[in-house]
Amino acid sequence: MNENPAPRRASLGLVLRHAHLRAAQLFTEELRPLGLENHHAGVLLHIGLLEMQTQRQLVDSMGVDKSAMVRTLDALEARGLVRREAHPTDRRAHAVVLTPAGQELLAQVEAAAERTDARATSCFTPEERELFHDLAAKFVRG
Amino acid sequence: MNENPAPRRASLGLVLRHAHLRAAQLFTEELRPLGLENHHAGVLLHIGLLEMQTQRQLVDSMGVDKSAMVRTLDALEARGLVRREAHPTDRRAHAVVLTPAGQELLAQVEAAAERTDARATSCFTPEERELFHDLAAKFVRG
DNA sequence: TATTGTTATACTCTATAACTATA
DNA sequence: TATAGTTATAGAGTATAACAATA
Repeated sequence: MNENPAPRRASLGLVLRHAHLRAAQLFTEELRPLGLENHHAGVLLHIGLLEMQTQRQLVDSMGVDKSAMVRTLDALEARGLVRREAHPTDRRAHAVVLTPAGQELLAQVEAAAERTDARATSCFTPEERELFHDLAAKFVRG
Repeated sequence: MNENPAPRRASLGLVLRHAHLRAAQLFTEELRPLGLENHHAGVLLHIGLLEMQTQRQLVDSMGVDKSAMVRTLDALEARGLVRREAHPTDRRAHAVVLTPAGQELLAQVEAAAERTDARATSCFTPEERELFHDLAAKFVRG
């Protein structure tokens, strides 16, 4: 009375965990020459997505804890990659912006991310690659 | 001379991070009534994928550290959900198997995972859902 | 009264290495 | 000599709450 004789397929959540894990491992390799950790590079990438944003916006868009963001930005600021500036309208808030050195490094991080994506999707046809990226983005938006 | 005036699209790696994050959050909600953490539920799901496996196989298939696996299995064993049995041919290895209580709870975890997948993919058509799952699985295999 | 960012704290996770018992 | 599992330990990350300044 085995009603499920076929090998069970891993749930989508499990598959997505492995997918992210694999991408993160490849990214770590690409990042090694830059002397950056995944987490710091991720924050730089997120800062690069918007011209200017507060720590709060960064915390929301990355889904990390705000106290963790404080420490990460402390580290990036100590390396001269980002600056916390006065927010034009809200004196509580900090505007997080890239320094010239940060912009330069960000360009390298973006190149590393592109190389990572290319390596990670080398099993795909160009059409599959686009489709997967599109569907993943739609999935994230919910 | 702006050669990239369109809003930059997040790299696939970043998107996959968010995709996994979102699925994990929904899974946490579904798991709450079961009194299980994501991590422990994930190990149960992985144990459920194969009839019998060693700790080493579990470590490899999950991509976690072996010392972390020791602690997780200690916790699951203390709750009476799994047992470490003698391996039939290798006396160094432990065969990790589910207890009856573990099998019962696994069934509930699998149901929770299915509900999670359904909620997470509610923005998709059935065709997109299948396609995304298939492409993600192919991506993982590399 | 709520929000932004900071600090403090305890807890968990990770990474590393050493150790044992087997192979 | 290499592998499976365990233990120990230090470092990083996470979650929580409390706090000051500002809205």
